[in-house]
Order: sequence, then C-alpha cells, then structure tokens
Amino acid sequence: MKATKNIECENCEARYKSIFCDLKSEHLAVINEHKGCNIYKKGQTIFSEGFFPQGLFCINAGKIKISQASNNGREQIVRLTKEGDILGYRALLSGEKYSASAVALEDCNVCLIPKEIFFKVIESESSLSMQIMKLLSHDLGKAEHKMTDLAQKPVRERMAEALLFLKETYGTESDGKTLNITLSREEIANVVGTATETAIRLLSEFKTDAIIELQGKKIKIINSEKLIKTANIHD
Amino acid sequence: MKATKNIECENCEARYKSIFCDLKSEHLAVINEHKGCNIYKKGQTIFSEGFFPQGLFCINAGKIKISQASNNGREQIVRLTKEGDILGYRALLSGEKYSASAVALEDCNVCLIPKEIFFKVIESESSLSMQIMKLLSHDLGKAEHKMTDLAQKPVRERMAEALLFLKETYGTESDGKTLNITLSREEIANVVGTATETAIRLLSEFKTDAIIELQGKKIKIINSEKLIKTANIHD
DNA sequence: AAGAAAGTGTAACTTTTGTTACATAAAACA
DNA sequence: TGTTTTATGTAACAAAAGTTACACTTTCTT
Repeated sequence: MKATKNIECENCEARYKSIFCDLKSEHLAVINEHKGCNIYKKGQTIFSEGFFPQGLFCINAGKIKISQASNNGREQIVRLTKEGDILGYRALLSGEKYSASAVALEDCNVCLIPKEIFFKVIESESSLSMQIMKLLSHDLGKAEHKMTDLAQKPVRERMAEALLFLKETYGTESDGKTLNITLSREEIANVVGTATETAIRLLSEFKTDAIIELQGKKIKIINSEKLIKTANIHD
Repeated sequence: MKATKNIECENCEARYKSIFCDLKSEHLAVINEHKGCNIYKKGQTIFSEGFFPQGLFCINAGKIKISQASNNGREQIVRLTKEGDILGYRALLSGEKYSASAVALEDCNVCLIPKEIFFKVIESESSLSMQIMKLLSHDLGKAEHKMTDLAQKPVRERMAEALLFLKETYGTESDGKTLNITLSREEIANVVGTATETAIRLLSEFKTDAIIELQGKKIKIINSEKLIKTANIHD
C-alpha cells in the first residue's frame, strides 16, 4: 500500500545534490515523463534482496538503510542513503539480483525511473556515465575500507568510526552536535557489525568517558576529538 | 628497475577476457600506441596506497594482490586479479588516491594506459563505460558480501569460503583439485581476515577433517561438498 | 487506559580468536 | 655448503566479544 506523491524532476530540490544535477533538460524531461513517485512509511521496504531490479530509485526525501541478511539471523547495514541519493544502481548496473534490501528509516518520498529509460539516458549522455562510475568507485573504496576495519579493528574503534560516519552522512541538528539520524540500538549494532548488547555497552562506555550524551535514541557528540582518537583512523 | 616487454594490444591473448574485448579497432590502436608495458617480478609493487593514479593498468600475465595496510601492522587483501583484469581503476575513476597497494604474486607482465588516453576512449565508446560500470558494481557487490561475512561469520566459515573463492578466481591445476595459486600462510590469513596462526590452525583442521590436502604451499581440495557446507554460504 | 510486545540496559558467563612463545622446516645468502 | 633468516606449525594462555539471562522502559495494540 504505497501512497503516491508526484514531484516534477525540474522542481525537485534533491536533484541539485544528485548525479542528475547537470543533466540536459531534454533528458530530464524524458525521465520526468516516465518516472513514478511513491511514499514509503518508516519501516517499509523499497526493495528486497533476491529480486531483479526494474529501475533506478531516486530519493526525493527521507533516509534509507541498505542491509544484507545473513543466515545467523543478524543483518549488516552496508550503506545509508538520504535525499539526492540514487538507490538500487548496484544490481541494476551489474545485471544481478539485489544483493541487499532497502528499508525506510523514516517517511520517504522515492521515485522510480524504469530501467529502459535510465539506460537510454546513460547512453546518450556520457557525463552521466562518468558520474555513476565515480559514485560506484567511491562506494567500492568505502566498502573495502570497511572490510579492512571489520577484519582488523576492535569493536570499540569501529563504534567510534561509525558515529563519525553517521555525522558525516547525515549531519547534526542545529546544535552542531546531535546526530541528525535516529537508529535503534540494533541498527547501530548492524552498522558497526557487532551484537546489540555490545553496541549498548560501548555507547554506555562512551557516555561514561564523556565522549557522547544519550537522550533516548538521540546521540550527541560532545567530544569530537576524543571520538576521532578512539576511532584510531588509519592514514 | 622494471624490465619492459612490449606486446601489441591486437595480439594480446589476455584482451579477449578483458573489458576491451569488443573495443573498436581504431580505439584499440590509440591505446596500443600510447601504452607502456612492464615486467614485475614476484613481490614487486605495481602501485602504492596514497599515490595518485597516472593511468590504467592492464594485466597481460600474472597474478596480483590488492591489499590495504592497517595501523596494527596487518594487511587485508581486498581483491585478487589475474591476466585479462584491469588494475587501478577504482582510484582512477573516483579521482581519489589509491586506497590500496598492488603487489605481484608471481612474475607479471602489466601494461599502463595513460589516464588521458583512457578517458578519451571511454568518452567515445559508451559500451566501454557500460562494461566498467558492470565491473565496478560487481566488485561492490563482492565487497559488501565480504563485509557482511567479516561482521557475522566465524573464521572457520570464512576460511572455507576463501578457499572456494580462490578456486573460483584462479581455478585448479590439471587434477581439477589443486588450487592454481600459491599464497603464503600469512597471505591466506590476510584474505580471510584473521591471524596467521589461526589460518594455519584452520588449514590443519581442514586437513584432519579430510577436506583438503596440503603439500607445502599447495592446497588440494579433496572434498568440495564438505568445504561448501563448512563455508555455510548464505542464499 | 491496560496489557502485551518490543526495545533497552546490565551483568555473568562462555566461546572464539588473537597473542605469546617456542620448535621445526624451508628458503635465502654469503 | 653451511649459516642466517624467514616461514610454518603447535600449544598454552589471555583478551575480546558473543551469548544468555533477566530487569526495566518504551511503544504498540486493543
């Protein structure tokens, strides 16, 4: 049961932050004509692991997690996205099934560009290909960095790094300190790659160490320097 | 001190397995004209983390590991490549520094296409962009899968999966069982993401369990089914 | 609004995996 | 060829992080 809320691509605020920011207006018009918009409520699934993609999703508003289920019951959050990001491109471009599922972290407005239209536009505008290659290769860098972290860093350091990553990705509220994203403890654990209990324990420790403050699900970073030090970031 | 060994792209055997297999001959000629070939001895570095790429490497012959150093002294092998693969594209396409280093696992013959030439060819042949996007998105899928494994699977399962991955990547010798790749125990540990001692212990266990046979650095898979079961592959 | 369900927090316990230490084997080198 | 260095193997031990268990909150449902 998805509600629809159509937005014209020409007027889409999110577009200016997206890979479509420099798209020729003729191509934008084609996309606008064929796209469909949907509202997803918090917790709703945008796409599921194992299915073939039918098109490319564009996020007009809202935050979305992309996660992989593993057969021990836990899940791993592999990417986090926000307005202006595209979604579902990995599977679409590799010609594979979705290797992960996308679930709304808050109410979202997401458009879908049919795959034929998307591929047509890609072919006719080589700068868009460049943008996408840039996006993919940046993602790959991030993923490989996280691989190394998971293989080598203790959970404490990864938790610190995850909080910094959340700040970088979603920014802060007007106080400049409170993370502008609400995740459950389980979801935080699934970003870090640890058990929920361990995530809770570490957040408590960070609080004791006066690195963060906790008010329900809200996390406020009160000592950035110490957090960076705790993350022990290499390079 | 790199020896050079020039090969014509037109006659390059490895090209048929590469992203350049369908390249128009006019573009191939441009690449051939500007490329440079080098021989790298086993253990030699092709590129190093932290430097900016000057072009795209094409592997004519030989196997190469791509690994990230972390500040605890250990390294993580993030990709393994062979003849027909390209090398250094992630950093080149994202416009970033190399996030990993490439080291020859055996004597290699590798060509370098200057970046200006490569980007020129990309722009004029959109099917090549498609190929590269496919490659990148496939890599990204692999990397995210490994992320999830590292976060969730015990070392034993990851070791089993790594052996299957080595078989898939490099194949076997004529007996159909002995892996066609020679890695030190430390390198195997760096693929799996564990300590060298743990890797050795697990290989011994697999031997005891009659899953593999060991003759020096050579690994022979004598019970594929059991290995797959041990890997506990999801999906 | 009351009860049920889900999420959070804390602690004790257990398992896994890394670390240390040392013996042996193989490879490099002089 | 003998010697040094490096790699491999094994075991005991320590530390990290997962699991279990349970109390307490918050949120959802009826």
